[in-house]
Amino acid sequence: MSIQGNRNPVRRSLQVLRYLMTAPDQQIGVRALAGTFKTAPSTMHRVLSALVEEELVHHDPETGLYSLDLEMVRLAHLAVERVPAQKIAMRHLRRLADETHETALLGLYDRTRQEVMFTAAVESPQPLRYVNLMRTWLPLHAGATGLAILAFLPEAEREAFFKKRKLNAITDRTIADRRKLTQVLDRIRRNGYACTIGQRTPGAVGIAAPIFGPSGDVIGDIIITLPEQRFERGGERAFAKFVMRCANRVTHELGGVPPAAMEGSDEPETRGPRVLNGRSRPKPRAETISKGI
Amino acid sequence: MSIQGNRNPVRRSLQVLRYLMTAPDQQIGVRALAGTFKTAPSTMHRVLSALVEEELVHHDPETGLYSLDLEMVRLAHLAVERVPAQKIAMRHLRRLADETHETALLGLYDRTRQEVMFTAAVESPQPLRYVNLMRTWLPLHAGATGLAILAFLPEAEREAFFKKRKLNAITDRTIADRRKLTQVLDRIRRNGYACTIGQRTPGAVGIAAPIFGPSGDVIGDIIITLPEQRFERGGERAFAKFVMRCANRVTHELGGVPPAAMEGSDEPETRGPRVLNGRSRPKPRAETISKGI
DNA sequence: ATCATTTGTTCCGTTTAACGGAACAAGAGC
DNA sequence: GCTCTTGTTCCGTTAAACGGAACAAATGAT
Repeated sequence: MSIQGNRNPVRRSLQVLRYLMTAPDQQIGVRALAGTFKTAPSTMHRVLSALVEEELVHHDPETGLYSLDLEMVRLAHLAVERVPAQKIAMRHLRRLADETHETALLGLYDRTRQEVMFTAAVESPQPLRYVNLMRTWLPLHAGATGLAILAFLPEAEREAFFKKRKLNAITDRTIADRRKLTQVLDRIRRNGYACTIGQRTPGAVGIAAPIFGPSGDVIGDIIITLPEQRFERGGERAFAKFVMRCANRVTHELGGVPPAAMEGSDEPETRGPRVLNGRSRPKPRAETISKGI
Repeated sequence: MSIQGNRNPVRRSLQVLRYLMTAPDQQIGVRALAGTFKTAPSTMHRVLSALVEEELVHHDPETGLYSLDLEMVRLAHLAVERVPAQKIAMRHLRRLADETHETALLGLYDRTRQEVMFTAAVESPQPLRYVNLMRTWLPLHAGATGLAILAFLPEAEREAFFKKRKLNAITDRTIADRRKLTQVLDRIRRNGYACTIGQRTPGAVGIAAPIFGPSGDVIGDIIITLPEQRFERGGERAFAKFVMRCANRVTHELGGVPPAAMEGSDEPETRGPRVLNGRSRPKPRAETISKGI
């Protein structure tokens, strides 16, 4: 990794931890790890000892091998439950899947990475369905999930995206031309949702609507996906209406504020907690945050 | 934390990461963190920078605050899915809950910690039910979950447990006397399951049977819990039979080997994959490990 | 509007932990 | 028996971690 003299103890310890969370092998030896990280066994041994003392890594005294500790798994669960949108969305996703009979997903946007990830899903009850790539970073420019976010990004941020990323054609239906893409994004903004066919996965239709955080920025979106065979052009608006309603509900419950253009485009629930004054919104809960998780 | 001169950069960085995964606040500032860890702000700033560079922590450029990164959540999910018993057990738990109409749980044992934790649950369909403490370390000496493990631990390990831990009475029905407890454990070993009432949670009945790893050691157990009102003495054996069958199935599918005394105590499934020779077992899969996770 | 206090951040001389090579004990395979 | 492997310990050298002070920017109170 470095010719010489480039140490960085804490970063490497974190890299080792990450490795143990993702590596194909459940358990691994000191020398093997030292090999992959290009350090002396003695060094790796010290790093592992620190991880063991912090109870993040388990050391089998018999075989001498190292693996992730159950405690780390416990912490991992806590981390997952920390995402406010996640917990809230789950219930609404169930309902959406119920209404549409198609797979409903939550996509979360990472502003630093400029990518999206599916973090929750309720699968379609129908036998033929796509199983989506959960917890994998996906690009913004291909597929409804990404486009619904890209369209509602602040001007400057979208500009930054176009400057940094190039529009790889993932399938033959991916929009790789910026001018064309800009037009599509305009339409998405007007409609309030994105609908794409086979831009990322051949044969897969996606319909997505954005959800907003308390700061007014897009933080992710709600998506349904279905096989192209089951999709008829006429059905788009009906599906989209369900998806948007679901996304709006999540936004509201999150204490999020949608952009002015979308205000009142959908009336709130008649059942359940009702806002007395049409203009007032539930105030953001203290523990709800705008960025990061 | 230390009077002077006690540094440990890598361990502290791990502690900070752990803190960010568990702390009540979703986002936090440099000086606040420096305060809780008793370091200079400049030091904490350096630590956080390392965590940010590793993409485990998110830094909001506007507010300057730090929080867990979505990437960490992604890794966390991967870590959770790494536990082999977890994935396997889920399906069997669903079936057990279906058969008994009670809440079914998976408990995983940590040998180093000498404690047990619920990591998966399928809830009873009935309205009155206990919601169990998921992902919390629980003691071995109180309640069916712990006892079913304690009973099947190797002699030496159980001895070590008694030496280190003292038997706190959690409820008035907790067995705090070692002689009494030893007798109870003997009976559990003979029966193949543990059945307790209110030893850890007042009014809660637990019925648990151990599951074994490829090395032949207990790695956890399968449990059902139900309210005392719904429990009639006569039903114990019937429930226990279901629980043991579920636990045995998980053990087998894990490539685990039960102790000799339990061999053939329960015939394998008639439907589904069938072992041709009664004595042969499916050989452990390569990725299945014995300890650690 | 102005001052005072807060925030996160940078810099730097001193301190100390990280580094890797070599030597170690223990176990597996032949 | 030997040999190759494993994880581990030791130690002199070296570079990273440390905290205090000074910083700019944002916030809150006056």
